Amino acid sequence: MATIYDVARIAGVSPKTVSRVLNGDAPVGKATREAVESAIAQLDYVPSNAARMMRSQRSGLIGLITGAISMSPEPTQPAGLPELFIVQGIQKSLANSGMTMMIADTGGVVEKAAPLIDTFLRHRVEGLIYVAEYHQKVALPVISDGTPMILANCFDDRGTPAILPDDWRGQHDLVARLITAGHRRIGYLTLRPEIAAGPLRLDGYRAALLAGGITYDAALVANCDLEGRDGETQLLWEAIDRMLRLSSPPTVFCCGNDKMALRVYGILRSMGRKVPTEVSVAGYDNYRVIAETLYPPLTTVDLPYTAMGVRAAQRLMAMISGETREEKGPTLVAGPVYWRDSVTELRPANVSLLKSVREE
Amino acid sequence: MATIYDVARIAGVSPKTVSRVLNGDAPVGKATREAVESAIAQLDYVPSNAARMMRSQRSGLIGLITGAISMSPEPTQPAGLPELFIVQGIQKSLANSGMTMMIADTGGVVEKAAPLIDTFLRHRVEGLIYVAEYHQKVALPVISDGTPMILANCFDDRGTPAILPDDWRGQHDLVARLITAGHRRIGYLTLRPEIAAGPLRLDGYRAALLAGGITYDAALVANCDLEGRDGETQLLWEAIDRMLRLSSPPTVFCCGNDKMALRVYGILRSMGRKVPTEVSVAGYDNYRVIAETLYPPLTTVDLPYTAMGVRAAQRLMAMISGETREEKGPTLVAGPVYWRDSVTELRPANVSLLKSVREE
DNA sequence: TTCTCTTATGACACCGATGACATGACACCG
DNA sequence: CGGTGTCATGTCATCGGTGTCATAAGAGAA
Repeated sequence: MATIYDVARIAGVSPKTVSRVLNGDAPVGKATREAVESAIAQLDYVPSNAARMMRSQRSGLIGLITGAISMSPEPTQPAGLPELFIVQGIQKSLANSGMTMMIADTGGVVEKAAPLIDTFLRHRVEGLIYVAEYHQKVALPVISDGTPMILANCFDDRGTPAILPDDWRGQHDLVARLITAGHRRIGYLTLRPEIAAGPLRLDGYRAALLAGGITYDAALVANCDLEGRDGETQLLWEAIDRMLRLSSPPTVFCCGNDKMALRVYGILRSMGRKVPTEVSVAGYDNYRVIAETLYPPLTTVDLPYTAMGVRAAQRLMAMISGETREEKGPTLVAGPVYWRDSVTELRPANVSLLKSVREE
Repeated sequence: MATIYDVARIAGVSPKTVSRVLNGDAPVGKATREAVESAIAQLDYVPSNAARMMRSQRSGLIGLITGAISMSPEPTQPAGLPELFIVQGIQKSLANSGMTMMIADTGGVVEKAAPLIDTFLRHRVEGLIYVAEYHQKVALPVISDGTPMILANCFDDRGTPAILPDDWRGQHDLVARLITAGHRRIGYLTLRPEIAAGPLRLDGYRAALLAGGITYDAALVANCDLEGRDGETQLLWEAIDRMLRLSSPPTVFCCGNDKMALRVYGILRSMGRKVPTEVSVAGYDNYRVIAETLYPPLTTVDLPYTAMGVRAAQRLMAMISGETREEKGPTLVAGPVYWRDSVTELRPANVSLLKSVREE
């Protein structure tokens, strides 16, 4: 592999001048520049980042740690895709800043994070981002040196800067929108309460009911989330069946996520109930493969993963450049409600204005 | 950040001795080793890869280029997930060899590949892998220096080593299995013929029919793949309706992919046809969110992405270590048929042995 | 006892860039 | 015409490790 010395020799100039042509950090004569450029082309010269980095003490690298790539064997929440979108957002935002991203994967095993962080530190990354599979609490090893770190889709109790989905607001907005559409009896098939999003969304649901002047009814809420284990369909069936037999049954089912909504479609069809004419269904996640492919397309709440990735990268870059006006606490990112045909408008209204879009 | 000189000073030895402790490439006295290790711990010393790399001329880096992370706006094939699995396989296989993976993303724009490759070359990656979103032909810029490159899920006409899914065999095995289950009239809702997998799978379908002594009937084959555009559901509806009205209608529908199968479930249910008792359905891709969540779970063919990633990494490592017995041509990787409840066994038989599992 | 041979360690140059500083050639100014 | 800037370029040291070679100290062999 050619070096800057080879180029300098061919072009008949000093290595430093070649460096100047490469970096454009000092004026270079036109003839000299052309000679250097032709020598570079002739030799297929590519500068060595390692050498540059040694001198300049800047790596231009960002380390990204995720479990996305090899997700745990058990089909967790929305199946690995989310992290991908977060990574996409990070990438998009980083590309402009000239940073290169190194990705490492924990294979779902949190313990693997430590050696991976070490590898990154060896490469002298200028910042680290940890991306989690779903909204959760994590405990990562402390970075002894001062390398900045951001948590995306997760948080810890050390106050590490975190970017989180605004689950409360998302569920709130969806339910508020359902109420606007005339629904008063809103069934809610929740996520299990152990995961961070569960209670937050339930609170959002209750807050929206309250704001809409609707009394919370525990009979309309059921947890049918078995963490991917078998029997979920049966549990859902029973809950739906029970609710539909109420004297005042729900006109719409909110599901903990789109995957659950997919199951609910099948159950309702098997029960002979037409969606959405007889009963409406809404999901959460805007998991497009499901939400857009289902017939009718599914009303759901977007999990703004890409936007979260963008925010994560921005906040990290701010930390790297040493901005002092560093915001404290987690950054909450809300996603818009995607209103599709799976929910009936019970009351005609000019509601198009309500379609909030908060994504960037 | 502490350097090897700091460690040497604290430990009262020469930098070279510290290096020896770090790399274990020469005997070091017990007392000396302990002194060095304690100094390292005391200083939180992390060696610099850049410096090591300059001397040793080995980066320990593998560059991975993909469009997975920011997939094209149009919802292409199975929506970005596949590449993730390939990357997972690569990662798994690379982790053992001490290589670190750098990932860059083309954002779906092939033209961006050139600058990304350049970035990797600056980092002196020891090998490159290009991962495509779905089985396709690509044309990448030539790597002028000798850095080895592997194509995963794609191929070019320059004979670059490629790892590809064995679409022919996958469809063949599925159809053969259907025939074993007693199905003789097998409808096939194909992918569009422009994508590489289309014709390959159709050939596999025909070959399996031939082998099973069944005459190919064009009336049972329809292309309803509109590349994600609207109207696909309607097209599917019409094709299914037409086939079911035949004097000898299909007993099973093979779908181009699992997403299409999801639509077909909805259509059949809306037509009042029960799956699988009245008509069976099979997919392709083993897109687990769909295949395992649908009720009944979907019989489908696994696209062995993880295995492909493993193979890609292995083949690349072989090239890097300069193995001469380099195989020529693409490596085809076949995936197993996942037999689930969406297909009825028309003829009871001991077929469990046929459940081929080729994944590693 | 003297001569290898191994073990344990250090001295020093070097990998390929770039930062700091110096230098020579002009141009422009009063 | 000397002084002062700006432009264009070169010299040299340096970043943090490691390869090469040298050296010293003991162990075992002749």
